[in-house]
Amino acid sequence: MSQETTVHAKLRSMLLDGEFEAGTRLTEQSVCDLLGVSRTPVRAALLRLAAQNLVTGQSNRGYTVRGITVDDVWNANVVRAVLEGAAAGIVARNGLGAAAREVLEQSLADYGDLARHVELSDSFLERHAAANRVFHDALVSASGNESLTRSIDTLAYMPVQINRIVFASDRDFAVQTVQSGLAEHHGVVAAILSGDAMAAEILMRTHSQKALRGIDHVRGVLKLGPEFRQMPFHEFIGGVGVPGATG
Amino acid sequence: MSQETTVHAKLRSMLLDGEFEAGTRLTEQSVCDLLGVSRTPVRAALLRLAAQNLVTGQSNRGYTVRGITVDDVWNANVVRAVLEGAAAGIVARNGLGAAAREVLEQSLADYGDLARHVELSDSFLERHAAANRVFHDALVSASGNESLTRSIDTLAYMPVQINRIVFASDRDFAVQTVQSGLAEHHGVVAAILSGDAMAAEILMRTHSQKALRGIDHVRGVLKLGPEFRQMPFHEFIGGVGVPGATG
DNA sequence: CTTGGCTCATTTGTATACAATGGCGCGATT
DNA sequence: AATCGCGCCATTGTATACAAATGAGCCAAG
Repeated sequence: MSQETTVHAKLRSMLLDGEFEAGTRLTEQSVCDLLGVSRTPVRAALLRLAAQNLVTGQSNRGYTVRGITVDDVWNANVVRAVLEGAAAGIVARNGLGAAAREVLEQSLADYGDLARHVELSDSFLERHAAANRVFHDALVSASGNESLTRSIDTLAYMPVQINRIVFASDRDFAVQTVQSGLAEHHGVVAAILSGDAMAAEILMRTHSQKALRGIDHVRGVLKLGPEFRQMPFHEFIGGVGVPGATG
Repeated sequence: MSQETTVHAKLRSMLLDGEFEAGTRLTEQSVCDLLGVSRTPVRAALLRLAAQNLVTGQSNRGYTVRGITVDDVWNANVVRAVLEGAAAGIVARNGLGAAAREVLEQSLADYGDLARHVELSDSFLERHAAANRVFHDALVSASGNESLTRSIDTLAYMPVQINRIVFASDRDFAVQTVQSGLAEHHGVVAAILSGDAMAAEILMRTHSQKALRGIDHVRGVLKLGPEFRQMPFHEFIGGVGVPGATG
């Protein structure tokens, strides 16, 4: 792994974990000292982080950390839902290739197996996230629209695996979420196969928006008022005590 | 202007103008020789270009130029239309702030003035593009969703000002496009003010997709078959002889 | 003749020295 | 006392030397 990759990954997780106060200035040199590398890879990493909007860079005056609020994550997920919905619509319109269909059906099968035995073990959560990701990725890439694919990938810097948090906070909610998730996946595929683009888009958008409902559910568990949207995301996550949940 | 900015801008326009064959390898050193700067700014510029998908970079093996096809531009505009539609829907749902409303109405007025006296002069095309951009930008930023704003901005590296080409190729089409464009802008604003999110989204998406219709119109003018989608974009543009139309 | 590995050239990855830029504080002047 | 301007300092921007990695070509062995 190159130094630049290491620096980027490390800074990213530190930023998402809230290890820097929002507004803290990050000079290139300070990052060098912190991580023990030279300025060149640090510079490249900061450029990428700025492109992902995790830090803001002003010309000649370095970078400042941009705190991630719940609202930021919410907004990113709104956009993701819109884009994934559009992907489903495109696929329904253009038809589903044999290879993509294979992948989707396999992921439906895997997801179905999971839905029959919901647990809250780490291994289950891992497999669930994987199966879910396979479905979403397959759908998006089946659209054959590279701008779409890249736009969604760019959003992925934001923590989107809300499910782990939701699951850990409420078992009943978890069971219900997995099972309705399965049903929704099936519904999207059915709409695509029948060539109903509008249904596919709406169903997929609604499904993707579940992450938002998950956030709102956590808000309920934590008994927070509407001001929770302005909270630093890492505090919000910390409230339900799920280590590593920001991945 | 910093060297990095210069290098980026220069390479970008060269890439869009098709001055490099698709697949050409771009080593850092070759770009240095070409533009007479050292590797550091070149490196940064190539990173940005890779993020924008104008070149593809494989680890340790440099970059190769990725030809921009009509399809690429088409796909980028599909995504843009989806996102702008979503923005309109969000604004309709959340309401329009006084400041944003001001900007939108001013842009409607400006656009209305233009629509009454369509010409094909450079100055007119410039003012038309500006008024149009003001409307679209104001709408997107009124959504208050920064992920959305940034996603759209990221797409903007793709040539989206198809209008200039369309206009130059067919005066009647130009007049009709400007006037229906004005009507569509009004329709979107009306839907937003009445709080009809679905109408706002559909109207705005449909409106944004006009760029696609513009591309298709040019295809007709050039009497190209369906294979035109795989054409290098700069050749396609070159066909109607509009210098500087890729901006 | 084919295939395996080894060497070497090419090219990126990293470190560091130096230049330029912009902000901030201090002092002088009104 | 307030303001304007100047100079210093912090920090990024740039150049370049050196290290590391990857792929190609060659040679030898089977």
